[in-house]
Amino acid sequence: MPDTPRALAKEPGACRAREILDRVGDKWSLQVIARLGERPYRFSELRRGIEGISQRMLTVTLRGLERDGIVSRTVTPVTPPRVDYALTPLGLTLLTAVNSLVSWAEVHLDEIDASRADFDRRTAAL
Amino acid sequence: MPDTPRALAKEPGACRAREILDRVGDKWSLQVIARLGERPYRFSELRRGIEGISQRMLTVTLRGLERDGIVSRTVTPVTPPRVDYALTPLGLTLLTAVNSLVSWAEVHLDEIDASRADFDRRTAAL
DNA sequence: CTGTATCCGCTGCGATACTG
DNA sequence: CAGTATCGCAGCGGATACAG
Repeated sequence: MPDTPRALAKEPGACRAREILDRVGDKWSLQVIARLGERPYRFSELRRGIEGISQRMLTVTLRGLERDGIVSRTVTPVTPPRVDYALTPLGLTLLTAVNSLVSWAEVHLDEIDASRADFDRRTAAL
Repeated sequence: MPDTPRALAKEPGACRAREILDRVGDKWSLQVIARLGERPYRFSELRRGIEGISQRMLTVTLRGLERDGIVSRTVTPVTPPRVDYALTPLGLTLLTAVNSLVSWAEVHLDEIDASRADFDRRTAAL
């Protein structure tokens, strides 16, 4: 295995919400989920469709999502080998939840950019 | 400033959704937002309320959220100094979006745990 | 009380090379 | 085509010490 998928520090009572964000909040998971929300993809298709992702990180990301039952992995033993990835039913429900966050981002991006510019201007004046 | 808040690599057409996840997906932002969703808090109250956060990271996290216009910072110049943090209206709308993700996590945590256990058992059998 | 400055270890992740 | 193995570094974030 290239890397350990994730080191989850099982905090007792602490907010379990972190775990889901660890899953969805890393660098690539969201984009992978979004892609697979459209339709199933093969490995290379996915790689080409996601700008800038390395082979390694696509593998690691897919493994993590597969482990959590969010994507399914279907191997067709032909030559050359063919592997298809798709969202599971669980993955679909996650897609919905994630989309509300994405929508939020799209709606408020200008507002955030403005706020940042403001803040930076104010703190630059020291 | 202890650290630069975040290095945002302004990718041209690429998914802007990453930016919001960079904001909300880091180690502490979510918990801070959740807390402030209940009521305004003072710095030390927040620190005590969030298990395991260091002073440094609370400061860094709050600065980032303030910069994005998600939390407000109100200084009362008394001795000892008093600083109150609260969600802005923008922050409140984010809280709503984030909550749908948190709900999802709560609902599906068992399912995910089971899937992980399954996966780990299968891959352990090599 | 509310920060800020510095040091530093750990891990995410890209680059590269190799296998079935 | 679809991975896996290894190396290397940048940056997140913890510990600690200081300051207004």
